[in-house]
Amino acid sequence: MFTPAVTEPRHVAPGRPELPPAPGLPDENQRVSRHIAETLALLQATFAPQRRIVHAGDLIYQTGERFAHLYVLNSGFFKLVNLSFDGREQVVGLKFRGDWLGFDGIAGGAYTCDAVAMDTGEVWTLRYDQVLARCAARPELLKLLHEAMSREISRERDSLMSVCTLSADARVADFLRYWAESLAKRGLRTDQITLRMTRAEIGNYLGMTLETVSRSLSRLARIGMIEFLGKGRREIRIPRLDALTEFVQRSVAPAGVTLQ
Amino acid sequence: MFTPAVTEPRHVAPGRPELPPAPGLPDENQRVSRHIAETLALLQATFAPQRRIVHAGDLIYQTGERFAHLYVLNSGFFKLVNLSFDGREQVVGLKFRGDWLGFDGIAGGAYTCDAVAMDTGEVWTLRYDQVLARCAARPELLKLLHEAMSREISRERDSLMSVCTLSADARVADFLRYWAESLAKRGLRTDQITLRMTRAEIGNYLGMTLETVSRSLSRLARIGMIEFLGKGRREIRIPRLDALTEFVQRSVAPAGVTLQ
DNA sequence: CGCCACTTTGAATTAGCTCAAATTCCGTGG
DNA sequence: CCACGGAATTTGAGCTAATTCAAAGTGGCG
Repeated sequence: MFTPAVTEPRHVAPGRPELPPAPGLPDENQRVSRHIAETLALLQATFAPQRRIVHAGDLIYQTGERFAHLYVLNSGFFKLVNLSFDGREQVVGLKFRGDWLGFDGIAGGAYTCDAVAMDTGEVWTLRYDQVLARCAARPELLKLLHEAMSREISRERDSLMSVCTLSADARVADFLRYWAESLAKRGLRTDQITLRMTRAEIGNYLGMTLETVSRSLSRLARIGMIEFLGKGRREIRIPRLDALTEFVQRSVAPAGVTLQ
Repeated sequence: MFTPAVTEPRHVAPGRPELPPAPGLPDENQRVSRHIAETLALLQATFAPQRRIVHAGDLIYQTGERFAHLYVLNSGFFKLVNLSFDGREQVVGLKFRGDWLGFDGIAGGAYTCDAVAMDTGEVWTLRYDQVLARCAARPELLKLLHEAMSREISRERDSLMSVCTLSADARVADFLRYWAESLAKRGLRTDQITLRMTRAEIGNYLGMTLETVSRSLSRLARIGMIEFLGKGRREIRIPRLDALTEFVQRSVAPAGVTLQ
């Protein structure tokens, strides 16, 4: 399915800069974790934001609702669901502690997706006009805001790439890797993770059916990439996170292709 | 392939707000066109930015390059190509006059994709630190910036939804609709458009092979949704833009499903 | 004019979908 | 405490949309 994007010879071969270090390294995770904690502390100090406890299924905001607030997640797990006006629903993003919600509403004055809690959590509400006002005086706050938006843009591109270039098994593996990595960056244990989503939700997010998700998970378990814990097959152990990454990469370069 | 994102009953049925008016209306297009012109004028006046003429294949920036600039497109057609470090390439965005480039670099201090010109065009270069500095004094400039980032986020979600929920034919139709609409919003003619991309590039962007793109285009032509002009089947006439939209929606609700 | 990249189309293959059935799990109420 | 019912999951079998592989056609450009 993978079609090279650029057919003419790349004219950049000589000058391509070194890529930044791959994410997922322990110290990188620590850095992110600290960064999130500092961000939340700063927001807390600057805004003393309204805190709201949400439960699974609660809506933070919904499509078409007038935009006025940004939200920052202090805890919990959230999904963003796009609705097209012909009735399609699409999970377009997953959000965790430290993430911002609501950027999609800025441009059009109304939110363009539903933000739904997938578990109990705490959401901080910030008035956008207030955020802007405080940003004027505090460049470090504006920096935070822009970084969050920038990260969201990059992350969504990665999602698109995953959906467009990976097989079903690799997509599921990549999803698990992403989920575990997101936990790791927030200082949570990753050897034993609880999927907060049904197979149907995962399938929707990854562009495949729930049966395919189930089969892929079974296959990943069979080859030892994951183990099911507990009884309801929502608890998963990932013995070696880097093995998942390797699995994704192997599935991209099928034959005995050795690079370099 | 479409899996509902939310399986439990939505608890939002009563209060769901009206969706904003569908895009693509003539006056909406005019509004956007004017907005783009004003934006460019403002940037011109504020920054007197360095202008650079680019040609097909030129790189504006590339993955891993240190972030320092944002770019605004005055003319031309551009693609954003994500590179994964296992060698996959993915077209993750298309950019036109008035669009900004480079947001992806803010978070990590380095760009995370390649920005490539697909045709001759003019790019304005803005130093990010300068943008921030001027934003402090001019709220309207900051508003522009945030709206551009927000639009990019929403647009990418739409891409993901398209790839995840539509058949190959519908995806190609939706791509043509998006392209034509983007031209319309910039005051360009849309009855007769020139695809700046090869079938391979389109296929990469849409998550399908070049052969499938070719077949889909042939089918769309056979049923009269498009016509090929010229000889080298890059020139396309779209007799009725709204027919394309209908085609996409029909393909989503296959049987004689009448809503309401 | 001839090469090379792009495109189209066909034929065979396959990954993932659809449909179906069995199983497990969990909350609820008796 | 246990029985029950609905939701989620798994697995199988057959099917289909899209892929892969192949070949031929076309056009632009040096």
